[in-house]
Amino acid sequence: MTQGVVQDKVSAALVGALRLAQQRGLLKLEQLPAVNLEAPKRPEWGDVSSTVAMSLSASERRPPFEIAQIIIDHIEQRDALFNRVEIARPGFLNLTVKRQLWMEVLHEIEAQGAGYGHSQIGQGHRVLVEYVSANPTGPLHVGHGRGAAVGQALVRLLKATGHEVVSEYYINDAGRQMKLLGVSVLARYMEFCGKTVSFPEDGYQGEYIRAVAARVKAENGEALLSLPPVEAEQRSREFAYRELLALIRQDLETFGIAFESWFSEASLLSSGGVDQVLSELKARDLLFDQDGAQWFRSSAFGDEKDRVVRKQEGDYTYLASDIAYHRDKLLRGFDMLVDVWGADHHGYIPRMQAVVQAYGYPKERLRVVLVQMVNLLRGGQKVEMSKRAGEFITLREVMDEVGADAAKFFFLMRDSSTHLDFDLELAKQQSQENPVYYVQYAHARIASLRRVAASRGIDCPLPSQADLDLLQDPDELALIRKLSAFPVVLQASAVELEPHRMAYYLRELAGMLHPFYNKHRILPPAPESEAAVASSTDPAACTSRQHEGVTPGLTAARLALMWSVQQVVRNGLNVLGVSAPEHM
RNA sequence: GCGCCCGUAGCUCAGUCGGAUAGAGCAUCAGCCUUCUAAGCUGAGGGUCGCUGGUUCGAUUCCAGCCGGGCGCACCA
Repeated sequence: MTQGVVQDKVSAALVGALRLAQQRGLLKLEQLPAVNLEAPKRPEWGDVSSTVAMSLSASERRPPFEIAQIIIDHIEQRDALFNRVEIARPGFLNLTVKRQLWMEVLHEIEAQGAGYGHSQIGQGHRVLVEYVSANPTGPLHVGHGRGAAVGQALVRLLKATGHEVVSEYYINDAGRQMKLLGVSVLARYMEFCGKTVSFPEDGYQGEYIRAVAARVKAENGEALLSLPPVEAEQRSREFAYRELLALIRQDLETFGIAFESWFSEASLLSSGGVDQVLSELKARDLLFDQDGAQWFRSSAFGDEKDRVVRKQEGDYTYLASDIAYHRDKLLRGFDMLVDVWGADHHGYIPRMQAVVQAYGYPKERLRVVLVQMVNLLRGGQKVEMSKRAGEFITLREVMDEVGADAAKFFFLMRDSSTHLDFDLELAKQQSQENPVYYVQYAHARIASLRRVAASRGIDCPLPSQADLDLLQDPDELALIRKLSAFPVVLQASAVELEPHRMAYYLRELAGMLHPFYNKHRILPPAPESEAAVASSTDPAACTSRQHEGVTPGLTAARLALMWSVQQVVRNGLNVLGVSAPEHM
């Protein structure tokens, strides 16, 4: 776990000081504390601070201020690392790191490149991330889109932190919903054939069902009418299933998402996997019969009540195959299962965790990421959707309107467990109000800058090729400090399974890049404008934007800094599955 | 009724081992384009962190109760 190249050094120095003080008998230190550093809110508090003295106060039974004093008295190479070391009120350790040390951040970015921010904290851990898993009974809607964006980001974040990850889509191709699909399509088919039929009460109402039925008719003519009803229904169901699953795959592909594994619920049933698992549970007395149904004793593992796995009429419930499915995941050797679910399923969590525990694993092995509803707006006005009437906005429509990148970024902007307002007008707007463009533009803007430099014959050096000593401005240092936080943000996003942290970070980084660009000249002024400035008789004309004295060396150093910012923006967008455009 | 989540600026939200004068974007208002992309930038106003207690040197953060909102409580998925 790294806190950043500079922070790691500072942290090590403080730990060293603690050890030294302990050897000299000044501190007891029953156990060496973790020295976590934070970025102080105010510049006068230095550029790194630590609360370690205050947290030691209780166990050392001394005022934090004294402990802080002891620590700073024992820092070796204090002058090599720090410009200023101060203690603030209760016992904050406020440190100002030597400017040269910060430049190592840029060297680190250069050395790691696309891997900057990545780590190996997940090494040796195998994770299965299951997401989307929408029933193949219709096109993906906006809610699925959010789940897809979150799931993909989690996969990327976990991979970037060294986890071995498999992404999987669980296809609910069995059970009641599939039956309803078949019945619905058949009913529409019969309508097309001129029959009057009463549409099934819980049938799927969407217009897409008619489209599927029309294709059934195009392929089969009226042949299904003469088949036994059960067979006609089955033919309709299988046809619709293939069509709709293909549609889902296409939508996901357009959204830029590919699964490494597709797992069929029906295959669990047909292979006898479900039967086998249930009889194993029965043998361990975790299953029992009551009221003509069969129950899983989930209450033995903290669920509020037991749950039916086989109904009175003999069919398995959804839970039955889910038990077998999660068992299968565990047997495949994953030591963490991540399930991305719609938030309306949250009541299902205790029962799945009961399943995990029934197999002898700690319930934490299953981590459920809940994805809340998306509120679609258009220019501030709510877009009404009624799933019942089959009127919902599809992911396809949203992608067609705002593009996959914007949609993804919006889906990831907020904590997934909170409701999301998604304004379609805003998402396709190409202005600062739109966070997607604001962040992507930071990347494109630097690309543009480099193109202009190249066209003028100015080299764009890497950090190691530039004289970074020339980066003396506080704004430059602030930017570098922000870049140094990237690995920490990435790790936290991955560990907490919260991609929105990365989205926020990128918004903040872009929010520093744009002002910097506006305030500081990077390339020397173009020859024409130089002439214009020289001919200006009004000195006030130049005060709003200072051209500063951009020497070739400073240009080179700033270009190297810009290169680093661009690399970090790209790495961050990449982990969210959003593209980093060169032109906009 | 029970359970889970949430309540932070006008709006949408960050703030996760408890730390300093609580942050950002949008909106509002006042400014900035002979320039490396104004797809941008500068500045201003705006807060009893739902309420009340408790723990603590210190609480937006932890605990309890209350108020308000969302969701769930199927032999549906």
